[in-house]
Amino acid sequence: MLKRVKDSSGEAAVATISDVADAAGVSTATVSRALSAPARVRAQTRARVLDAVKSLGYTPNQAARTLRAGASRMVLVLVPQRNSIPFFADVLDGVDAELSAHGYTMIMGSLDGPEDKARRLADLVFSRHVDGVIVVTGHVPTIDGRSILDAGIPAVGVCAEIDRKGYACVVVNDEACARAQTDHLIGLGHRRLMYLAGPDGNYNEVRRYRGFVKASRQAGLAALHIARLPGDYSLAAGVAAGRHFLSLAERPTGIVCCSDEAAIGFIKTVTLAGVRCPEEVSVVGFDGIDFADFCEPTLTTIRQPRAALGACGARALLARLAGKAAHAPLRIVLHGELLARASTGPAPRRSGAVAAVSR
Amino acid sequence: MLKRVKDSSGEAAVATISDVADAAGVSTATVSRALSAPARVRAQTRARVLDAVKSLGYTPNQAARTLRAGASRMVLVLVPQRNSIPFFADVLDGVDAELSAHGYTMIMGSLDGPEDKARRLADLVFSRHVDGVIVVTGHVPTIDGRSILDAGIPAVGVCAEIDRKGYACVVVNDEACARAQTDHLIGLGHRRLMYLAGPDGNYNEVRRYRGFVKASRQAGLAALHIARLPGDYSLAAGVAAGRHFLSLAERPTGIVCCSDEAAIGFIKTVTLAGVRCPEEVSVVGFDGIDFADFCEPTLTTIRQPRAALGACGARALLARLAGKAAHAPLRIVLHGELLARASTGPAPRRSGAVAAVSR
DNA sequence: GCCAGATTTGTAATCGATTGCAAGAACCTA
DNA sequence: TAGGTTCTTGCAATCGATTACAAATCTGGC
Repeated sequence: MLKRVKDSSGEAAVATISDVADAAGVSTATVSRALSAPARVRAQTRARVLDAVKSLGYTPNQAARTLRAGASRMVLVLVPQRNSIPFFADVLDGVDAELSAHGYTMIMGSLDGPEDKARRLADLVFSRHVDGVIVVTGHVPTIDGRSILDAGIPAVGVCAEIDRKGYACVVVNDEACARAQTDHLIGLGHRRLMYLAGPDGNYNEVRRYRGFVKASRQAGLAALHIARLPGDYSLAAGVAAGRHFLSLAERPTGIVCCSDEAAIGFIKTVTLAGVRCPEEVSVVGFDGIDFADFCEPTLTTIRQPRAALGACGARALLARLAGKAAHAPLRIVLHGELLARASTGPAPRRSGAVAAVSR
Repeated sequence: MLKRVKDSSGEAAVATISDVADAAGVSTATVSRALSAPARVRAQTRARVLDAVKSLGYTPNQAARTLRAGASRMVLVLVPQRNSIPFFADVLDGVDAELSAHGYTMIMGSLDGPEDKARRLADLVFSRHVDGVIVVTGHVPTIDGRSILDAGIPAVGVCAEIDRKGYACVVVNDEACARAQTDHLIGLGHRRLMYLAGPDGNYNEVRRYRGFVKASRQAGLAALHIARLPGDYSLAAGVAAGRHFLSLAERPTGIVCCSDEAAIGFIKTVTLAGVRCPEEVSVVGFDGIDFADFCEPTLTTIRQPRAALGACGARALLARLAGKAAHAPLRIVLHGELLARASTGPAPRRSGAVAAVSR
């Protein structure tokens, strides 16, 4: 049980360094040194101080410490959308583990709410409440015409580059991964492809679509046989894409998705309508979330090193916080990996005619 | 672009209230009042101050403010496990939305890492870095013999009660929900049931198992036909349970699960081995996560009001932070809802004999 | 026994914002 | 015009911890 000093009003008050100093019969300076530079205090004095600390349950006030030291050992992590997206959650786990291991605490904020919320997150930066920022999205919020990058504290991009020069980032080889998705389908004989996109202009979306288009062109597929459907990485986007697919007279046989959720939503929607996967349509996801191995059929996808993305980003930021920015690389590229599972298979025969035409 | 005051060393420094006061030709007191109590400052003066604030890009230093005010407007949310569990992520979204709407910032911490990490989270409380705590688990961490509840700041339990008297909580009617799961299966004619449990002693687990047992007894099922398998809410636990199921000579026909992940892992494992769901085995999940509607077959489950749990918990804490604890109820019970979907169906004929015996 | 140097401790300034108190200005009433 | 309000503003203390500087004490060597 925590003992407390009673203040004049009789209410329970929290012990301060002065209380400890009084209890140990020393000055506050000695208490401070006994805790942060034990070698500079006589062993006997130190013992008295530590006794007092223990019996009063003293913990240094963080605000006072931050004010004096000019550093809070807190890091803000900005994510574009709700926490509940499994992909980001895994990235955050990576960030958190790395920051924790170095004595930092992570504050997470999503930018999807009202502007008021984004403003408060930005204020965490401007008010020096955090020492650094990790941006899990290319877009850095601008509030009242000021970008949080203007606050002049270290920032690192994860999953996407920060849209301003000079900031470090940790990304995956999006374009190559999308090529791998596409080539996988083409290798299975698919000639009529559809690309289920992420949000327009999104950093990863742009690169993945580029990879998809390049791979398609390289295989000699005519533009006619490459469709692109808008989306936003969500299950709902997959469902909408599935509905659209069902309404088509000539259906594509291979679907390249920008996320696992979209792929799963798509597959569920079309199989409910009687389309068999992978016999009639093959689907490749992107991310490699846990559920991708538990849906039906199990999802062929790109496994992103989710926790590693977060951990590397955290390390890059920690290097900058320690003033070692010069030695750290500005851009780290991690690699995704194709996991071939049950949602992809040989192209159905009937589309052979079309393939012949497109040659 | 943010203008900055240059300090003597030539480095960029952040504008302080004194810089603003100098620029506007007033005292720091007037600046402070112009920002927090506009009515107490002459309009003309206020305009000069606001101009200076804008051109210097001034934001009040959070540490100084916290130190002076004795409150940080930050709340710590403790979750038992990794962020990536969808159920908790949704609860956190609810908490975050509500706190944000009232000017508070959420710090999230999971207790699954090394003890060092839990210690730092506890220090956030003891060092007065946060004004309140939301505990999304019954178990409050004790570090060096001190519980964070000893710090004397408001705390609220979400999803489970706090294991000490006098703290508010927001929970669901676990026992009744488990009865609903069980009764649903019994109503479909199932007589041989298996319960896939959560962690031993877990607040929700204990209540759900109680509900399962009561419903089973009430239906006259002999203890012989009620099995309980250990688990921990995870996909992996579901897989393990599935393997065990497959090894049984006499298999149960109805499975009551403590989480959707466990249910999904179970179904995937047994269907891969050729057991048909729901024809041969019916499975009920718990939680109602998004993926429960996208697995195959879609999962019959209990929908927990996830975001509402978080939001109510946040509101309860806010009431306490505002000193209105007296008017707020100590215990709020929200209700789960059975969603009957495709993973449950009539008990297979073959088990009829067993049912007859158990009457 | 005395001095140089090392060790230990205390004094007081400091970080930046808020606020009680009081002074000065402006305005009103008789 | 005197006396009383009300409004506006500044001075200076305060929150709690850290740290530069100085003072006090101790150590060892001659």
